[in-house]
Amino acid sequence: MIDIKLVRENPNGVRQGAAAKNVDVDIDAILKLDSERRRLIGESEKLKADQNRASDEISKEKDAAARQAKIAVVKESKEKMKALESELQAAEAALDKALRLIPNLPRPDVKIGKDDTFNYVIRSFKEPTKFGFEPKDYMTLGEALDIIDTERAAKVSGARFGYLKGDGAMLEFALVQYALHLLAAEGFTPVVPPVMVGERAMAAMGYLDRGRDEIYRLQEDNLYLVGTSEQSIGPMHMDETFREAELPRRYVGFSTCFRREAGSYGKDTRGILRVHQFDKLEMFSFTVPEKSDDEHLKLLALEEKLLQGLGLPHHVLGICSGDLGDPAARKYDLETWIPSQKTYRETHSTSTCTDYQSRRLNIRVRRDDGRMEFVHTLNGTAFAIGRIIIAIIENFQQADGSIEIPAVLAPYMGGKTHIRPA
RNA sequence: GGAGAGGUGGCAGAGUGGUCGAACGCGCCUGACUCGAAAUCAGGUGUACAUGAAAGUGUACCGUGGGUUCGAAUCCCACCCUCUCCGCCA
Repeated sequence: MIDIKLVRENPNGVRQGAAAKNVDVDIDAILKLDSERRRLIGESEKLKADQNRASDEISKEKDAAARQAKIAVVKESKEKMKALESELQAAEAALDKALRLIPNLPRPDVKIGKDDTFNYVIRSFKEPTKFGFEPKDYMTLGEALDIIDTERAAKVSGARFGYLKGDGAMLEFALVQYALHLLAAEGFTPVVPPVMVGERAMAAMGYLDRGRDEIYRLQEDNLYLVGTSEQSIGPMHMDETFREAELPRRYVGFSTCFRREAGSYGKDTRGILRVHQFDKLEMFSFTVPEKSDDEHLKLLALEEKLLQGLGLPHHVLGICSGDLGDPAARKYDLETWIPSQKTYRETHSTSTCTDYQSRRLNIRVRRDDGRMEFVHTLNGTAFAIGRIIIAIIENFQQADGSIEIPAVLAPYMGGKTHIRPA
């Protein structure tokens, strides 16, 4: 959520920021709601102050008749109070609702653009993989090697599920080990978080206002399944205040992620590129406001380092304003080369959400000089494991149908250099 | 799932209808003493919102939400969470 004070002080800036993200907001209506709300606060607080004063006098009044008379007066003003309070409540609800629809504003350096066609390549790593033979797609290879099985998954769970088996499963945990060791050395605390979270957590992270359809909900228990561990790690410090020295706080979460993929019918239907359930390692940082831009570059650099360690060709994409989600103020994607599709596909994404999430999560920092501020939150993919396995299988396939295992993973694969048919 | 106990400021802990935003202690901050530190002494020390140029003033907050009352941390109801015991269980 955005700060109402910002809307008051810089209505044009907010209007322009929202427009850059293709979101129409009626700033004038919001300002009107705000001044109405403040008028009602003033009125009801003044009335309440009068009542408090009167009650005080009643307690000191010795004369019974005078006492009863005073009580009668207060009783009457309480009726007025009731009306005022329900008016105020309605005004606050209306303002809150309108405010929640304002997206986070893009940072000044974000390229203005209408949609994803305005995203731009910042830099590339390696050329697209070349083969001295006709390369196969990962499903053909995965099935031949018996490490991916979507047919049986369909029997058991339906479309968009998969089994990872044998060295496929081993590859997952090798990737986890590799990333966890690398990131622990960079100051990230590994976390295995809950994958079911409550309503307040999910709402505060900004996932219920828009894109609600993507989320699995357990109706019986009023819990939500996370679509990324960001939704579980962000709220970890809900209603807490950091000391300045405790920041930055960095976590790397490992969790299963659940996505309904509503509205993506027909997209990537085959295989495990787009599934309802996958495992992911996610970086998450809490920082003081003025350091969040540096932290964002750090998360991006770490994503590149992780991917370059595997030797996978990829490029870095700057995301334009119109392609940013509500909470993001800036975003970079990493897209990794997928030979069978002859294109780069998104494997990583890192965003800074500035204070958009922390305001609703109520996560603050007490600065050394005593000031209280909302922290900034940032997130970035370490590995979306399914997609990285796809990239490894396709880019490192050999003429004989075996897969070369990246050297950095070998120690976690029992020293194995290749995945071969059993 | 059954039975019981409990949730108060950074911590610990008192408070059972008005003088309570909340005692005492610890911690923390400032000052005095000291070459410096410790100890000691004095003073200070929550957050949010509204208003104001500011000083300040007002309102709210004792797990959450509702209720009773002129007045609620205190009484009533519902819910949430924690702890102990029993049952079930990886």
